[in-house]
Amino acid sequence: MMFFRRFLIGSSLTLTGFLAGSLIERRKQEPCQKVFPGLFDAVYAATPVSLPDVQSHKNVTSNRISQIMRFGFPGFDQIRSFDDYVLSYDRRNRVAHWVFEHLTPETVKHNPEVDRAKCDFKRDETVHPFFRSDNSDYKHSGFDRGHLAAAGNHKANQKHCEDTFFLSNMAPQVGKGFNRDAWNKLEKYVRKLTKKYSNVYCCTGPLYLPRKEADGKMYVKYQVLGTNSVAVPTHFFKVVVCERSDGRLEMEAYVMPNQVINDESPLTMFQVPPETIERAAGLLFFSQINRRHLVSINGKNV
DNA sequence: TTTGCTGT
Repeated sequence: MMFFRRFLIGSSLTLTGFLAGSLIERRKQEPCQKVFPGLFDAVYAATPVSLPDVQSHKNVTSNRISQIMRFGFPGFDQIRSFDDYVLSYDRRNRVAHWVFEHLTPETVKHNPEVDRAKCDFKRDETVHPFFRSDNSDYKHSGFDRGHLAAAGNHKANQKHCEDTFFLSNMAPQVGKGFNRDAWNKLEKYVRKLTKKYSNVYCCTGPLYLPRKEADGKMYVKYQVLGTNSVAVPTHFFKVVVCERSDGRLEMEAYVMPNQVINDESPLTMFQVPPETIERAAGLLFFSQINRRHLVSINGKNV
């Protein structure tokens, strides 16, 4: 494997190297492909298997996954499931397409035995070396390793918290003024929704939005970090669905630019129609929702 | 409080 890594880094990518890499990847993916499109089977195959009792863990996990994904998958590229969240990985950009969480008063409840400081940012060994990011990519980059599934949403259980520290759940985020401020405020707001609603479903991900350049044409331009060329998203989105006690659903959708944001800006300033995000990201959110149950979008009745 | 960084 080291040979291929050096091959990639040290010289230009030739057809031979590409084919060799493809074969390795195909071999690794085969068990998953065989059972596809059995959705939960595919999720099983992506589950890390270094666990003492794999079979019972599978059952517990798959029950939880079906809860989290109750209203449908936004897309099906490179699905990976963890004990308390689900992720779709973008191998080209080395950042997830989306992560999905199900928050309840119980799952966000503070457990004094859970210590975030004991968690380390770690590379996701389940991602092929060609396509995974590493801590070195972020070091001295000027960007934070920003959680997509927030650690603060998984404070009830130490392993759940640690699962959010895989680099597959990270994206390069502007630190001061964004990740540690406006974006953090949005994450706290979503957590707080569990005080009012018994079920909160949250989908989070990056966007790479076009922008008009000096020549008047539209271009998608974004920085990449380190030897693995980890993409720096131009924006991040969050789409949230809250279930009321009467079973009715309320949806909110936000897009924030990955830049310093004025601390005075209210969160409502970043609300957008969810279909705007769907078109920009190539995803469909909450497609399994019965639209008759959806009563409001961004606070406006529908 | 929660979000992270750098350097030893």
